[in-house]
Amino acid sequence: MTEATRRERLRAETDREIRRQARALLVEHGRDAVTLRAIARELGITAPALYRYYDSREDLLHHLADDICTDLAVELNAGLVDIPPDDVTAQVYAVCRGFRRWALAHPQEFALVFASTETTLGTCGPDGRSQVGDQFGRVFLEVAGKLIASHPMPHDRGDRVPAELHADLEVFQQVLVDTVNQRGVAVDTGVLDLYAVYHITQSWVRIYGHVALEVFGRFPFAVANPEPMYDSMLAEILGEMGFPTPPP
Amino acid sequence: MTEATRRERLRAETDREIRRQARALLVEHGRDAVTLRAIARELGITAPALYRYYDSREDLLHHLADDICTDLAVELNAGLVDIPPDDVTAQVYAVCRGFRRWALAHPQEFALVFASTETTLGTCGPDGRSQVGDQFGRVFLEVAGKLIASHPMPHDRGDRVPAELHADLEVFQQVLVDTVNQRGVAVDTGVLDLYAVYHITQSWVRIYGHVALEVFGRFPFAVANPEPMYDSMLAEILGEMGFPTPPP
DNA sequence: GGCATCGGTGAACGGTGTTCACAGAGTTGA
DNA sequence: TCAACTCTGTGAACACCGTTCACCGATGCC
Repeated sequence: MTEATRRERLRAETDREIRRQARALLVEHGRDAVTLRAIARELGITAPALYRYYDSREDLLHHLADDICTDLAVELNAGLVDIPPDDVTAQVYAVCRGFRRWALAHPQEFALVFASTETTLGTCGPDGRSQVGDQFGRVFLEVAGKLIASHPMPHDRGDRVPAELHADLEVFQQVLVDTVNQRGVAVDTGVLDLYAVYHITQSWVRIYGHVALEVFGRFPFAVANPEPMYDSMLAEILGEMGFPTPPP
Repeated sequence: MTEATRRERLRAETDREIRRQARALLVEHGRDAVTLRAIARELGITAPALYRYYDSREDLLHHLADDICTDLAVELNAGLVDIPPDDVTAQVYAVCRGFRRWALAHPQEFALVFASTETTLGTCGPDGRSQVGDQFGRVFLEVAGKLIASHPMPHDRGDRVPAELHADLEVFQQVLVDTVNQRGVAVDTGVLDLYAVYHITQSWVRIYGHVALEVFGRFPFAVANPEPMYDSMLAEILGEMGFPTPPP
């Protein structure tokens, strides 16, 4: 059964260990502490050996970012298992709160994945291939998709979104519909008007904005109690989509 | 008149040159390229000499961040001079668009100032003293303040914001009122209800969120035309505050 | 003028990413 | 079985980096 040769197994194990130690260094001492030599030291090998696994430090950081996205997706999905499948509102709360909780608990990872310029973390983003937040984005998209599928949109309000945005939003609309369909729920493009797509985009702007501001401490005043502010924002977002505000 | 001694003048000149070169390195090659030795090399001096001016590399980066905030404030203010003083809506557009334009043109500076964790850029943020975005924040606060002073708020809607937020928002409320008063416009705390303060906070969340997402390329889909999306968001924000939507 | 202070130097220490020739173990095929 | 080959790791080396320290010359002050 185990087709893998001995060498392949050892290699895979070493690779996992490299990422594990790199991750630990990132968490405990920040991005600049993720050093090839430090990683090698922890593994009891020498730094050049790491080049058998990654092209460069930057390459390693890139793979690390991918790992982080995957783990975040797993964590967000795990927080979803106790929610009744038909209570989409509760699912939205769970995912959004999970995202904030994770970001605050893992600020270094958050900064690496969600606040890195192209020059400091290779080419990524949704322009070309291999977008960093791919695995992670899927979680959000799925919940957003379910939200749509479960809820009849008020009615056609496409004319409320500026014409210049139509092209972009239609792309995202297709992504959303595809994501939902991929989960087995058959949905037509028609149920998701452009204004809803626009609103989802704006929701991501607000969720990301709040979390990043909190992680980086850039609110314009000292917020002693950010959690109810976040919850209030979520309630507002859901309210604008026609959902009632549930308890925490 | 020139009280400064020769040594002091030379010192000030060297200091300016240090920051200038550090800034150039940051802009052109990113944060990691801001190296004491590289700066010294450009100035024709040796690296240890820089320790006569800054305690460490981190200290220099911190001062650099302050400079950037000041410059950004100057730039935003400069974009305000051509706007009629009574057209507050136009002022809001000018400042918000200026912020986005600056961030996109200076991604490295934006990342340093607005997306740095405490461990990577010393202690800052609105918790203790010397908040990084102080100079910059003032510009936004001023415009927001004018917006309020010039516009009668609908009416008391303080009950629409959750009780847990009242304490935090009251602090910000006072900051806003003080900022406006400091500009000569006498304003009472009464004209600015808590819901308006909450809305201003949310506006900052959205503005920051959109700009950061765009700078870091983390929108969930490839946005080919982000500018109208930003403008549309601004119009929405202003609309929710009871302002009409003006042309660009 | 004497003297303290300030700004800059050069050497040094320990750290970094990266390259390269080399060695040893694992694998493969005749 | 054993030679050939591939893969993983090594050690030395290069060019950088932040930081410390003793030293030195010019500047400024009494």
